[in-house]
Order: sequence, then structure tokens, then C-alpha cells
Amino acid sequence: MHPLTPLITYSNEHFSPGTPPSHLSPEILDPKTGIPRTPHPSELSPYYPLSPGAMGQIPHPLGWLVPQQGQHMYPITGGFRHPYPALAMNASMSSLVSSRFSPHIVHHPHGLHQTGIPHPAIVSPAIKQEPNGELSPAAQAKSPGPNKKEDERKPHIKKPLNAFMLYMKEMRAKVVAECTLKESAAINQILGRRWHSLSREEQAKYYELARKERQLHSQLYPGWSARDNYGKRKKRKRDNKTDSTAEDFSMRNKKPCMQYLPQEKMIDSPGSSHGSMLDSPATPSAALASPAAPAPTHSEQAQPLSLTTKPDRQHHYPVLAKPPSSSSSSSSSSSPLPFSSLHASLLSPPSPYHHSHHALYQSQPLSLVTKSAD
DNA sequence: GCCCCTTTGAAGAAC
DNA sequence: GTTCTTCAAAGGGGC
Repeated sequence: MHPLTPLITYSNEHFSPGTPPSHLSPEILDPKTGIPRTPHPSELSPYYPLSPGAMGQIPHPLGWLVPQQGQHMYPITGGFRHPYPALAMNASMSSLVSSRFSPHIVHHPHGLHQTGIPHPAIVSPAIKQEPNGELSPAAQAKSPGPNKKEDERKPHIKKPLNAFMLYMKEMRAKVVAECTLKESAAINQILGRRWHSLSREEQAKYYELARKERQLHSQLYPGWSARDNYGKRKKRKRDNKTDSTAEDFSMRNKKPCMQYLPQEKMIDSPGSSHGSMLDSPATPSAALASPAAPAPTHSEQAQPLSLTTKPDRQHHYPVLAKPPSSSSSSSSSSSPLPFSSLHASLLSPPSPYHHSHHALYQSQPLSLVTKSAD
């Protein structure tokens, strides 16, 4: 049984493109109009199926995502962690999500909900601060921007995890166990390939979870914007990624995973690795498509034949996913390369689903993935 | 101790 | 409208 199964009570029939499931429709609660209907947390997300009274008795619905470390979706750095405390919201949540106040106002200074329980998405300003909540001198010195004071007061509300991140959280432990790898960069490479090897149905589950997560996040923090977190990290350089390909990384691995490494060793010549898998009829069965992850377009299905190298890491929309406005862009830079020289079983975890269409994607050779010349 | 690496996806900024 | 950038998680490694 798939670990998600207990959480996913909805079926794929909810994934009619363009028509979000009714239980996810904005009419559940419109923060702007303040429609009075109080959504039960279970309506908002599979992460919130519990009644408040059940808190503390029933494991966190996302426990499967973080079974190994007992962590939670949005850990509160600074010591206190709680399993998605939004679960505790019922009436308070209603008032919270309907509030027009910004999250900074809604939430208590230290990331506490009105319930007194911090939401896991909130990382209080105590991030890298002293336990008492005051910024350490170092943190103060490093606080970017002129609004240090304001920044101190603002709880750090993290971005909701996307589908792949949810998948990573679940699968990381498995990969680590199988490969004895610990370097996250290497693990993530494996997970990235596994992600592509997932069946549509399996990916759809994660997309749906991620979508609900986003929806709930937006309802919990109506005023939150991803931009709020800009600058929280030091600007990361992207240029180096060009040179640091997976191939390089795999060579650096001191503890190679035999289960996955061979596939990379099989990559000898990019030019000789195209074709065989492309014979698979790309079953667009695409009927299965979540609103967040519509079926691929014709151009996308045709693209795997392209020999163009992966220009960059952006917008690599998976089989299910398609950018909202990428009808044209999807045909160029974002199509993964076929990786026909590898057997799917080497890349994929055992899965009952292996649509041929996936085969086009699951075999993306990281060693062949290069960024376009600058 | 901080940042990089590495992955995909979402969102915002920039053009 | 398209492209680019940043941040989500994770933990070893480098400086």
C-alpha cells in the first residue's frame, strides 16, 4: 500500500482539469468576501483530518513524510515543534483564515496561533536567534535589509512544500537506507529521478497534497507572499550548477549507492542513448490530470525526442505538471531528455504503474543534463 | 558557523 | 508573455 493511501481519500476523478474539486473550491472560504462557511480542517487538507480533541492522540497526518526524524512540515526553529498545529483549529481557524489581517498581525509574535500553538509553517524570528527570542548579535549583524526591527517581529512563515518536496520528505529515509548515502545532494538526485519514474497517479497524489497544502497555507496566512521570504537566505549563486553536474557529483560520492550508481555508469555517450525508449507510445491517457497538473500537451510529448540539452533547472514540469501559462514555453527548454540507455527498473522503485509515457521522463540522464552555454 | 550542493515546483520579479 | 530568481527540505562537505 502506498504510504499516501491512508491520507488520500479522494480519487483521481477529482482531477478534472480546470475544475478544482468542490471541496477545494475557494467557496469554502473566501478570505476576501468572508463567506461565513466554516471549513472543517479536513476539507482543507488531508493533513488536517482531526478534530481538535484528537490532537496529541493521533499521529500527525504527515507523519509518513517525516517518519525518521519526527519532524514536521514546518518545524519551528528555536526549540518548539509541533505537528502542524493548524490541526487544532476549528472555529479559531475560521476566524483566522477569514481575517483580513496579515499573518504578522494574525499571529503572535513568536509564531503562535490564536490557539497558542505555533503553526509549523511559522518559523519565529527566533530562527538562528537566542532561545529567548532575541536576535543574537551575529544574527542581528546578518539581518539583511534596513527593516531589521520589522524583520525581528515577523515570524518566518515558510513556503508550503511543493509536490516534490513532499515526495522527498517521504522517500528520503528510504533512499538513505538503501544507499547508505547521507549527502543530501546525492540523495536528491536519486529522488529527482525517482520522481520522474513515478506513475501519474502517484505523482498526482503529491500534487494534490501540495495543492491542498498551498491552499491551506494561503488561508492560514492570507497576506503572506513568497516574497516575504526573499532575502532570508543569502543569495545563492546559480552559475556553478552548470559545472557541478550530477555526473561530477556522483564521482565525488564516497559512498556510492550500488542500486543507483550503475545507471549513471551506463551513460557513456549521449549520442548513443537516444531512441529506444522513445518507441514507447506515450500514452497520454492524460485524462488523468489534476488542476495543478494538467495533462501534457502534444508538444511536450513530442519533445522528448529533442536532443537539446537541458538548458537550465527551471520549469521542468513533470508529466503531470504544466505551468499555468506555458503552452508555448513548454515546448522548448523544459522538456527532459530521454534516457533510453537506462533500464527503467534501474531508475524506478518497484511500482505497479509504469506508463510508457513516463518512460520518456524517468530516464532523464543527469549526466547528460547540461545547461545551455551561456 | 555559514554556505554550497542537488533536486522539482511555486511564486514573484524582471524583461 | 516569457524568462529569471528565490525558496522550500536535507545533511554532508568545504571554507
